[in-house]
Amino acid sequence: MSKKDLARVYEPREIEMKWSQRWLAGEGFAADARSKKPAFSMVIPPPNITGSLHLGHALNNTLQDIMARYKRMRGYNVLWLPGLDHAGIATQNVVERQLKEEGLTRQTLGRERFIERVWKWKEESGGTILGQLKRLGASCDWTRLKFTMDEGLSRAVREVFVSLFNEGLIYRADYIINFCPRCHTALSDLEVEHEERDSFLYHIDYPLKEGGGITVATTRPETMLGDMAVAVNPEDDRYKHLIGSTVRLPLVNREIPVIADRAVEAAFGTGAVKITPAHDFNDFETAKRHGLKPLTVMDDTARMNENAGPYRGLTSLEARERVVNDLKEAGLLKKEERYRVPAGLCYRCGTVVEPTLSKQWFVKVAPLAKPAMEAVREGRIRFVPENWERTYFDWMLNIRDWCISRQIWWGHRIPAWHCRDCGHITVSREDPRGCGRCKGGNIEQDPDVLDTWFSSALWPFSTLGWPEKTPEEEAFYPTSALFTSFDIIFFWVARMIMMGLKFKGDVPFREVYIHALVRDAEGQKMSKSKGNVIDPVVMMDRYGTDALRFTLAAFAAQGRDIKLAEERIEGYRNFANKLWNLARFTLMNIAGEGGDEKAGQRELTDADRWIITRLSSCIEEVSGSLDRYEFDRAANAIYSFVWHELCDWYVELIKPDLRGEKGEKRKQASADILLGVMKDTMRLLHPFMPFITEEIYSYLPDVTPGIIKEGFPEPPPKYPGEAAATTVVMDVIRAVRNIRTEMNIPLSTALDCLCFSKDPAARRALELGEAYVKSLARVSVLKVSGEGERPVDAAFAVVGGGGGVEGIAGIEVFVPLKGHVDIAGETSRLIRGLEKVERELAGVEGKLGNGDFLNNAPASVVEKEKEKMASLLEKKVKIGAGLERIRGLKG
RNA sequence: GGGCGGAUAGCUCAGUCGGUAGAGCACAGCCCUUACAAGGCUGGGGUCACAGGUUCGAUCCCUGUUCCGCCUACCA
Repeated sequence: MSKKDLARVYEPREIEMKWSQRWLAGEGFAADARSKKPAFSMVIPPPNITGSLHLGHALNNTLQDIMARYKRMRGYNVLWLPGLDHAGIATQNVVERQLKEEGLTRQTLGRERFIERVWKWKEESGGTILGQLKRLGASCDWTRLKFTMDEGLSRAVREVFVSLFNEGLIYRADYIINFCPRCHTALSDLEVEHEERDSFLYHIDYPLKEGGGITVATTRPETMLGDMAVAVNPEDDRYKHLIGSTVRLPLVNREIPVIADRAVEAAFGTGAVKITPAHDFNDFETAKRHGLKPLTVMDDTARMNENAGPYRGLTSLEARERVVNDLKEAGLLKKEERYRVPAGLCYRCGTVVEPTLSKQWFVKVAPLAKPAMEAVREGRIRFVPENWERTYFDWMLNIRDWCISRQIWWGHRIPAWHCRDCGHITVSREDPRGCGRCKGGNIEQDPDVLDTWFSSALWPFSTLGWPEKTPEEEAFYPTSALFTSFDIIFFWVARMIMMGLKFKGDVPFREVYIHALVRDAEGQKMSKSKGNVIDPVVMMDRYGTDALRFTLAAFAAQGRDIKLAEERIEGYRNFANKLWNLARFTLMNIAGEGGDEKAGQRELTDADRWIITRLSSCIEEVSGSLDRYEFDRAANAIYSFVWHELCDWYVELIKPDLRGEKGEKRKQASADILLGVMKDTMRLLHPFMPFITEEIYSYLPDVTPGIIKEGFPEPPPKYPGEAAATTVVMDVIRAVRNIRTEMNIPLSTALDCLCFSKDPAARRALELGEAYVKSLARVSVLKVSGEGERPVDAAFAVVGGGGGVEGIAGIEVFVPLKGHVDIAGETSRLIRGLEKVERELAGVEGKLGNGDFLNNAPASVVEKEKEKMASLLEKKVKIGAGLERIRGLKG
């Protein structure tokens, strides 16, 4: 027996824990910055320290891991660098929530103690996702784990900020920004999600000082308190005469002008728009065009401020209610029209954001965007699939300045100091002792921190040690590939490209693979509130990590979202089980009875040559697909090879050989081939299913331990002729099986089988494959002839030829039934077959009868059609003869 | 409004030089054949959304239409 036996049942849990521990204890995943091997490097999209593994992470990291393991096996010096993101707003929210439970706030704690508290939380429970990634099998170089708030990475942030500031690419300005009243901070445009909601379009009469009035339409009546003008289109005949007149703003009795602006659509609403520069993005722009001063009516807690007069202290919703009521009472509310309004929501907490005028820090993006677009246009960065380039260009072309200051405490504090005496702002790499201008010591650091994405943008080089010069940077920058999903192309990918080009003078990665978003079986986004979340950790518990990984890979078709249902994972768990049993079978049959593996002495059968040929194609397909990021194709190629070729056919074919029916030598040879195929298959599959393949591999004899260190299999030479011969045997087996089923003949009844073929190659194939036919079709006597008397009392089929195997003519297969032929059943079976042949024949004849086809189609296509017609005709004649015989039997 | 993607078997999807379609799951029948019932064997199932065009020939290329997603945008 084999050196060890595998457990009877496939139990992923234990196996996974075992290998996970061994891998992490070993050095297998560590990259070597001084290696002479070609480098392949990736930086992980750093998950939040607050996060836990969801399917998006699972997919993202499974694909990266497949690539990392594949490249390692192909001989690359692989760096897959892991890390975490400090997630400013999200993390601050978590800790603030904790404080609240203790009856504390960050303000009562003070900035310093609050930050200490966040660090403490980070050490204790931040980054649970790292353990989950390890469980997923992620073969990161864990010795190089980085965090965006690490000292080195923070230095990179500071270096970049100061450089950009000195170049004038970072500036501070009063500008309208999105403010989240719950998170109490400014957000960038990208951090706002848009959603339509049911609301009203309010039509409000604004009285004119000169008498009469003008009706404006608005979705946000409460902001009228900050109106600085009413705008109409200059071409609008209804209002032309009012341009330049004065409106007396209701409720607050402020006088504002009527102005003309082309941006106003005469056709919408009443054609008159109220202009609230401090609380609406468009109005802000309009006001700038007309030199109007903004008036803020909300404070930084999003409550109405002193400028809102009697409404002071109200939230915007409360204010809206009161304003609408008051307008009604004053008889100024003309109409409330049902209307879908776009709402901006904070991407972190979903609260409706308030556009507010405020003083913030910005990055001037246009000068950075230009080279970033060129890099993609010139192909120095390639998007896969490439249609995402268009999305990237669209955004980069219309890019707006990036608001980078956040009014929170957790993050990289802005390295700018305000002088209380002279007002000068000192921006410095080192903490300054005094004001850069008046040299006074009365300075205070800006209280804001930077957008988390600001540090993420530096990730591909800050993690490699920049701004220090390091061997890592030398060896691994630019990184080879970045794996991410499309929803963060703007947030992250674009910004990394800009920063990489700016500060490293080279692209941050050569290829960007954009993978799918995982949705539920109905195509809905998974979300906790919908309750349709599939938890990858639960799936790993239930079906094993390998099954989850394989499922994700098999569904990762480019350009399409993944709709995932639990049954899929179960299906691939079954595949893992199939593999397990294949391994058990292999081990049972590669008896250690002095099996010599001298390849030269092995005599290969057609079946051996067939499986080797199929394996070879499979290896080519898998490596080719992986090189093109076609994970689904690669996974499916292995699946169908293992299940439908190796298990369904090869293992069944060689069972008689393994039983020793053809002698000891053949038995050994078959076992050797099977073992060889198994070894290659495990290595081929390893990137996808690392645990089970590592386990099985460790049981195979004569392997160096650690499949991880093995190379990726090379495709062996193919044997097309012998492979074709084997498919002839398979066709005959299938034909007999079909007859057996349709004639309702139990397996226990042995059958005879007679095959006629004019083709010597076909006859030879069947003679060599006699044992296979006998074994798999349960045939006791197989006779193969070129010509002769066709049996009358038999079921009949024609196989081969036709669209089947090239160069091998049709084979007539007879199963004598000794008076038990079900004449009706057999007749209808043959007629069905005949009809099918005739249908195909009609198509082919149509083509060949068409002069245009013969003249215009390429010769090879015409030739192919002619061959097809010949074999179909042959088949038709043979089936026709079979029908005649049956009819004769009847009479 | 602009952009991108999708529409192929009951479901989920392949189909990368144009030559009348494949897989998995589900379904039906038979089978505990000593690797595996998380299995085996056999089978049924399709106007490739619709309408035009190019072509000898279109699921594939072009145009338009319908429906469905997503991204993006200053009709308040």
